[in-house]
Amino acid sequence: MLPKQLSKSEENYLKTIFNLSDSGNKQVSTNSISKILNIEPASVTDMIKKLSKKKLIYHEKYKGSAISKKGSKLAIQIIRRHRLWEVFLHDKLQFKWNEIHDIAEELEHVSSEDLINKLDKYLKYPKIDPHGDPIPNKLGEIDLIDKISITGLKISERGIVSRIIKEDENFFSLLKKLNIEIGTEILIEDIIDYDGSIEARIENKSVIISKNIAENIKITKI
Amino acid sequence: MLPKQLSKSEENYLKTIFNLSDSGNKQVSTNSISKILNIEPASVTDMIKKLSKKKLIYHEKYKGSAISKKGSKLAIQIIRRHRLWEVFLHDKLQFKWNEIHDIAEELEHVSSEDLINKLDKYLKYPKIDPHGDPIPNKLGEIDLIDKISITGLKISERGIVSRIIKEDENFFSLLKKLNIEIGTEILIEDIIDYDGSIEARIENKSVIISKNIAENIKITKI
DNA sequence: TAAATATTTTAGACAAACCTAAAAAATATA
DNA sequence: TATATTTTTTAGGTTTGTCTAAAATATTTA
Repeated sequence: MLPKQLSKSEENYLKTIFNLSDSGNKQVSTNSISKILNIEPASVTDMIKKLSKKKLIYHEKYKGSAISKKGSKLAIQIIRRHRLWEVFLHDKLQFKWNEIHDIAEELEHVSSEDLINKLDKYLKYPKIDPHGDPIPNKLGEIDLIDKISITGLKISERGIVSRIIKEDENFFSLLKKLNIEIGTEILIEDIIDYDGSIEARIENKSVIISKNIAENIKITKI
Repeated sequence: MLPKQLSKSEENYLKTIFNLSDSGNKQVSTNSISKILNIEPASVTDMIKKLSKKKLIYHEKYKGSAISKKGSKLAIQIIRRHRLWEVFLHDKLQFKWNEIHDIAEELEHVSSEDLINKLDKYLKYPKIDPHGDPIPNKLGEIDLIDKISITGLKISERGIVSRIIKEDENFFSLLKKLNIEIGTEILIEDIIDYDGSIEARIENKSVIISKNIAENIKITKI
């Protein structure tokens, strides 16, 4: 029988579980899903049951959820759609890189495969989206460019920002204040023992970046 | 207060009522809406109540519905989105003109105004969509190119197909069989008294077109 | 114009996707 | 390890948008 289309909600849960599970490698807690989606844990439990019944995830009561192979495949296709639309919005429609996420969040649920493949072709099969995230191809294969974070650099080392992991407005506006975007060069001037904050030179100005933020910014060492 | 976003369903009803009402000029029956949307009349009544309460339509029990000014404005914006996406799908992604409707039907509900205006700009502010239908501008203004139908031609007159009104797969495949698309030249050879059918010459072949179909194909006289 | 037929509305039900409050289980802490 | 805290689930409720069956109204036709 046909793998009946998922609802927008189901797609959002699946994508979230896939992401939280580190591409399918970890168990995911109900609470963590609840926090990302801004939906009460009780409701998350409901949807977990639903996705379990469809064999898109495995769930053990009170323990957590793991995504299945079938679930991963679908999640990757949703991520593919999201990232391709982001390329379109950024490269063709000239949206700023921090404006594209929310719109792509809507567009990703328009599920014509034909549409996505034609869009892919039109965009010339891009490998990464404007945040530096890799775009799965038609078959769901992803170029794993496993970059290090800013926290992976030592004092006096340099890197070029290649990928921004978090996607929320607050994070983006912070990055804007710090003058950080894809391609920005960063020099580590000091690492503060107390809490792991990093003092870095960006466009000739010294800034302090908290450890948490630094972990969410991937770079290429130079 | 903000004119709270309409749901996908509400948008579909509003668009349907606008279209059936001949751009706001006629009353629309509950049954006609039911038929277009493939939703039971009882459910249509429910939604009519909802849209009435929001003052998007006026409704008189057992009489019918008329779209309000506010409703028209919204409907026109939905139609604008639909037609701009159709241009994108056809001109940029190379979809055939009969494949674009269903996908545009989904895309039209992604309601970022910024997105639509940037798309409009990217497409160079097109005036008509691939079916020949006029595209409302940002302000909701529509170039009224009120063309005549095939039925408006007399024997031995000629026209160029400029607009296809119906948008369903059956109609499209029929047109394909008849070799009719935007730009096709048609010569009226005979009009059959019995039922108003039209015998026409298209690409050097004579075909019979029923009155009903002929009414849904607009042309420019030549 | 009265009866038959159509259309439209009301009433009551259901699934999807959420919610709150309370119970159950797991985990942390004293 | 017993108790307190946190996490997860269950139970029951709500809204949205649909349905079917039956009642009310309008229209057609005999």
